[in-house]
Amino acid sequence: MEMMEPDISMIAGLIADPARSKILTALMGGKALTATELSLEADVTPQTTSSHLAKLLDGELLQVRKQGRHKYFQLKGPHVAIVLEQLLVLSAISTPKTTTGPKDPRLKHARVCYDHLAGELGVQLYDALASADMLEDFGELTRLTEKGKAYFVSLGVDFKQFKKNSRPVCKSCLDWSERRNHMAGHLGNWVLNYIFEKNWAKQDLDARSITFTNKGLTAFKRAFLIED
Amino acid sequence: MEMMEPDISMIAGLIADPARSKILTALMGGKALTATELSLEADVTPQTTSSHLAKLLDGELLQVRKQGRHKYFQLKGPHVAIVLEQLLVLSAISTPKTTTGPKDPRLKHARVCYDHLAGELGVQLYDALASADMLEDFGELTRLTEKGKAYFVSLGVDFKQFKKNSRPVCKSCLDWSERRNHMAGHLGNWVLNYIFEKNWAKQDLDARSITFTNKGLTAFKRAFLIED
DNA sequence: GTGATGCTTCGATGCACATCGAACTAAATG
DNA sequence: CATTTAGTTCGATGTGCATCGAAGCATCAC
Repeated sequence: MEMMEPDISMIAGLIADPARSKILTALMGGKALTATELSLEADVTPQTTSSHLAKLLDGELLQVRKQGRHKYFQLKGPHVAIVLEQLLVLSAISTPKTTTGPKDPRLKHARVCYDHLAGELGVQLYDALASADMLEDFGELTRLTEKGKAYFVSLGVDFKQFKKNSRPVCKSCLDWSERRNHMAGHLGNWVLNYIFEKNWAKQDLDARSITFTNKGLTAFKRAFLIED
Repeated sequence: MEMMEPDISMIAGLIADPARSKILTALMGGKALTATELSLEADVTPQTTSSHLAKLLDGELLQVRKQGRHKYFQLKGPHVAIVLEQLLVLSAISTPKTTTGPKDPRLKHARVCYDHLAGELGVQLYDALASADMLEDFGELTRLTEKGKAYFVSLGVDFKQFKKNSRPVCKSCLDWSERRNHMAGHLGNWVLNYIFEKNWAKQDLDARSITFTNKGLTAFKRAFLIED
């Protein structure tokens, strides 16, 4: 008679398999990937991958877009990315053996976390804005000040666009490698797009880490007041 | 050579088992429970429970305190609770069949989410403070105003105590049944303790839902400016 | 058309693990 | 001391499921 709360174990079970968790973390790069690309990431055969992808679709963790003979998979939404990121945080804490953060220095330096910038640069961005009084930071609690708002407007941000759906403008998000806040939400997404628009950096083939050009890096740091 | 990121699948695997997930959600009530109590919650024999608890301890999701011949288990920290809550949100979205929120009306009305108040009353509290200009709310983004700070100081909150460790004073937290923000963090915890201190309510036997006395409910609503 | 590529379905194999019964230790009770 | 209650360890059982080989469909390329 008493009805169940939503079943955590089903979704956790979907993430629990090593192959599937590799697929999911690969997709945290935000880019849509094809089944074969994911098969390589997961390190299993295409048949096995196909079965996994079917399960993930069925469990509403992924969405798919068909294009010719390719199928492009993506995380279904920000909620999914949030859960994965939180799991990464938890895992990083539980395994202190593994030196905090990825061995791959590129990933550690700058990477995409679903749709915004993470890694050392992401944290530096956050700190710089905070120390310039554009963000107010109380622990994990963050708010964009009037000054900050004005600054982003001057860069071309249209905040009216943001308000429409319920996503927060500038949500702080705990970074698993740095264990520090960085800027997520709508504004975080805007910054990432801005970086790519200006050609300051491009996303690597491994789909998560980002490489800045030399010029791009200095331009980025100047634009957002990051001091070395 | 390239070294792994922390392994999500291990932790997800711990949550993936139905018995273990029942144990974990039971512990989201914040109270420490004994092995046999958890055995009842999980609906498996004590032997099986013992094995599960060992795994959860090994995986750093739980911590245990021995007292006489009893063992009291609780979630190891806020990070664990956050992951569980986010998984609940995700599950609630993925299963729209299940009417949003628990069938049990008590759970839906007021419950403990690890160490703070959730459910309808939690959301009402949050909204009331927001509309009284004590909180500033931008989507999921929240800040305590000076006015709000002064108010809580007048109730006896010592904010200096809070600043010590890194936990946020007043973090907003997405509620899985209401899909709305409620007040978590240090301040959320303080409010919950305040409610129990004043004997406005007591925690039910099922360890998650809360029952207010009639007088307690009105006192609570008046104290925190909640209008009907 | 033929051939190649991307993805899926089917079936067989094998392993990991949740479960419980039975027997055990440890602590409280008297 | 003996008895009950709390929790554990061990071993046997069974099942769910990830994996891959082989074969089947599409779609593109020529």
